[in-house]
Amino acid sequence: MTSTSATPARSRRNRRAEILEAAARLFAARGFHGVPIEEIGGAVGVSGPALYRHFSGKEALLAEMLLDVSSRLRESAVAVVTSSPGPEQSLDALLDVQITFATEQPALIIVHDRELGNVPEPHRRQIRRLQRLYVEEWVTVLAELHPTCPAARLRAAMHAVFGLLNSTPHSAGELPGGDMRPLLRAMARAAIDAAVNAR
Amino acid sequence: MTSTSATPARSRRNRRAEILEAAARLFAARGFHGVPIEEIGGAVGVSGPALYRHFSGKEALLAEMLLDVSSRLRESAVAVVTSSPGPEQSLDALLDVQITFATEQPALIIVHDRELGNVPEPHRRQIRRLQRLYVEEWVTVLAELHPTCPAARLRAAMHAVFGLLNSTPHSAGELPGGDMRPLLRAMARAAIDAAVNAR
DNA sequence: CTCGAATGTTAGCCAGCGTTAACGTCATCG
DNA sequence: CGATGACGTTAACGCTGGCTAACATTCGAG
Repeated sequence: MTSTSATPARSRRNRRAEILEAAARLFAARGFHGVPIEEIGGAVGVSGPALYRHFSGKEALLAEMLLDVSSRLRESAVAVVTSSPGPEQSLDALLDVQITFATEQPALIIVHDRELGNVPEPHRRQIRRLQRLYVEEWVTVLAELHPTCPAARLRAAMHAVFGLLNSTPHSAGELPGGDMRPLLRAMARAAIDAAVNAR
Repeated sequence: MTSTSATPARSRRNRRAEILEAAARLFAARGFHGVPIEEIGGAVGVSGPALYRHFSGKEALLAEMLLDVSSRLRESAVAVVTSSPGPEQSLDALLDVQITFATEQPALIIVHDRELGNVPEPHRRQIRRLQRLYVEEWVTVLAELHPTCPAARLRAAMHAVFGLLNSTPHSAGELPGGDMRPLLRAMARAAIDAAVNAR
């Protein structure tokens, strides 16, 4: 606002984003503690402590990564639910959101549900909260569709469904890309229906 | 054989097994690299390098743990399939094996599909082989039930189902213990059926 | 042109941790 | 009753790795 400068700095591309991306891939493959900071730098062409120009430390990098993922997921969920005419369409759209994310950002998904324990306490609570809100988005929709089903059961079922959908990274390359999405969608739908139609 | 001694050594209980159990719990919670060897010892009442009386190193400990899990899983699968009258009963029994394991040994399940990358090469191949054989046990049964379904699709579907079943540890305590098993079973069955009855 | 912010680099400090060494203690067995 | 071997302990070594410090370089703004 104060200055009329066009593009402030931005050396080559967005270094920050580049780093986060590379770190996600590495953390997914070998775990937070298994990846030296030197290697994260190396993956984006800079070496070692250059990261400290962008993040205050390794844990801060992880925190920002998880915060970004969980808030993006939640935002998508909220957006999609509020713009759907009814719960049935909401559920379809939520499935789409999760499947798209899981198939297109496998590394982020892996890190997202493995490395929360390594985030220092200030941010950990916040990330957990966003994750909880995301789950509740699903639970609310399901509760509308099946009012007699206890919420605890819906929550448990949803965790299982997330496990199913997030398994994609592990079975990478098993199936041609285009076939994976409909398969996951069909399996998830069936699993949900089975869960709510308790015997 | 050569000596008639009754019980050779065994100080208090089986230390080895005790260590493996504690290590599994710790690795599941904070990852292989996140757990100092000192802490593993501490969890069983001994401190630090005492582990080297039982294992040749930290990685060897992990290797033995994963080897044990994957061979036990495979053995159970083979036993259960060969003793079933037909594929339908085999599938039921396989579900039972996996659900029992996932709900009763959550720590082992977590470590089993996260930490393979930290096992040094001699054993890694062997563990991968056992895991593959375990999956093939399922695929074979499913192929008998649905001969027209391509094997690649069955494999992909099974990975998703494992993701569903192995999600139990994450949703621990959501539901009273007795309700979890039938829920998982119903969801897994439905997901499998949906996968093989492709549109 | 010059100043300063952004962004890197290399060298080095220090803690954590896997591993080894050297040593103690029992129980078992010949 | 010694000798042996299973099982622990503490001390120390050495490497790895996160983080800081001190020092370039580039570039837009005044």
